[in-house]
Amino acid sequence: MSVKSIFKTLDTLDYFLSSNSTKGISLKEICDRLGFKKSAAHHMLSTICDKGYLYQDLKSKRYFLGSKLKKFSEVIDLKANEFISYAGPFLKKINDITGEAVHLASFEGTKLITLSMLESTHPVRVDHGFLNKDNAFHATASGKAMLAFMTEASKKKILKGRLEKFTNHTINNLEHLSFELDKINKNGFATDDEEFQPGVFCVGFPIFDNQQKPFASISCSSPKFKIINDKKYLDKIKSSVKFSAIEIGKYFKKTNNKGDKHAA
Amino acid sequence: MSVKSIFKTLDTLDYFLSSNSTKGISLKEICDRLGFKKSAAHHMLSTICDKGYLYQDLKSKRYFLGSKLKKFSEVIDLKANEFISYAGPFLKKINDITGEAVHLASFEGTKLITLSMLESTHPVRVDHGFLNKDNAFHATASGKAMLAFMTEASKKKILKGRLEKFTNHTINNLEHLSFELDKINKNGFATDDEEFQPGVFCVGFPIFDNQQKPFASISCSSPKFKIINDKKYLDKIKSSVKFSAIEIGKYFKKTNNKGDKHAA
DNA sequence: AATTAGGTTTAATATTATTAAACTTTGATT
DNA sequence: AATCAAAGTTTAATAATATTAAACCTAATT
Repeated sequence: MSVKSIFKTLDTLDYFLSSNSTKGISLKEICDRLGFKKSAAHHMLSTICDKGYLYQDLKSKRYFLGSKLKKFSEVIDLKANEFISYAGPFLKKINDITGEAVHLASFEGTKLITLSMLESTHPVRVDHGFLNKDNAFHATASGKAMLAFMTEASKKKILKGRLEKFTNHTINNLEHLSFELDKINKNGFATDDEEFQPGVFCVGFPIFDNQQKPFASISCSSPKFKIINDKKYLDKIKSSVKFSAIEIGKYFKKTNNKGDKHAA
Repeated sequence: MSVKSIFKTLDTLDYFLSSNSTKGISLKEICDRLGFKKSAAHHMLSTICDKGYLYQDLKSKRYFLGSKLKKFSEVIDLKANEFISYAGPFLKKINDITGEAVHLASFEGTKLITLSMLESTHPVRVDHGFLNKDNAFHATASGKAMLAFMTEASKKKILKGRLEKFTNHTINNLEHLSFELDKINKNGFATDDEEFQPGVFCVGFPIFDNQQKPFASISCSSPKFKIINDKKYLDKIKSSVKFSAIEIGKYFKKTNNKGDKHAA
């Protein structure tokens, strides 16, 4: 059960995050966009301002993100940044070889998160757009590549909700998914055959930490028709993603960094 | 009137901000420190996790700051960063000349905020410690230096709450404060004679934007006894702070930057 | 000066968050 | 391996809160 007023509050902050207005956001706009009553929204916003997460300009009465929010970035683990930097050249390598979009993913709790991405360099390219795919563990190569190597307990927690059907290829049946994950575990990599977006085929490899737990994954997305028309194209993608996944995994050995925070 | 569950939520995020634990925070610790009941806190934390502002490690069950919070720093105005960088050398100059602690302040809504600071280089030094002095507009040289040049409407809004008495020198009487602000407006600078911290004397000058509105202020804090013992010391401080305030003010002219967001 | 649009405050009400207790899981200790 | 203790989770009843709608401001516009 979730706390409604907290949801509204964080939805509001999300809205500020997505808006790129430099002149603040009015009460009315927040109400219109998020479906709030102005009185309730006003109470909410006053409270958020009290805590310094937003502030209201004295004259225009418009709301702005408070500088306090800037401080979080200073505190949030630099380890992840290091890891992302380390992975960068290896993502680039896949991008250079295939020209396709490349994603570096990880997870926080039960959520799949995108750490970084490179866009396709082809004229016909795959557009993901959204970097935070909630509940898409079961429908993406990145997600499945990690899932397949997790403990049963972790898998269960992550998959406990309803498995959303993104396309009619999406595996939204636990039994079927379980079978698929076993296959991935055996093969060492995952595919996403139009399971998340129609016409998009992805290949994903897990990246293991120093305890052999899946810490992250990389995936390469390409238009399905290319895979169909050119059988060797898939092999080229697979081998380049595999190579990079192994190389990135060495991060944990080399620098003695641990994937501490993650339990998988 | 403020919304209690929002307060608790943001207090919780504040706690994560102040904690420098790299191994997360347990439900119990949050309850103990913030005085929550574990069941209520659990509901709250689940909701925050749903929104990705925190996450709970699958195995340890400890809570961590979510990477979403890192994104705010990318969005929050770079203008302020530019301004802070521009001001840096001029703060340094005061610090070099006086050896005392120097603060660059501004405001968001009715809140006084500290943009940057330099510590005293003297063996006997003034320790501020807290960078976010809520409701301290009336008790600090930085705050008063800006207040004194604001419109009546702005002053009223900022001072509408109770004027907290930090020391027995704090001016917590509106009439008296009003008189003080008039004096500051006439003289062009503010002082804080042990009004915020016992034994600490500060000098503050306003920094005006391109519309001649107070956008920020700089202050220099020194032990009161030094000011008493050496009459020329205060003059030295005053002239160096004044010089820097004027120089920093040129930021708005030079780069055609506007203090847009602020209404004062 | 009147109008409108947006923002603010209020007090009554409906809904929600909280509580305490039961339950589960995990890890430590024997 | 079994027991115990400690931490986390869930529940359903209740107390407390957030929401509502309406009235009230305030500032900008005609």
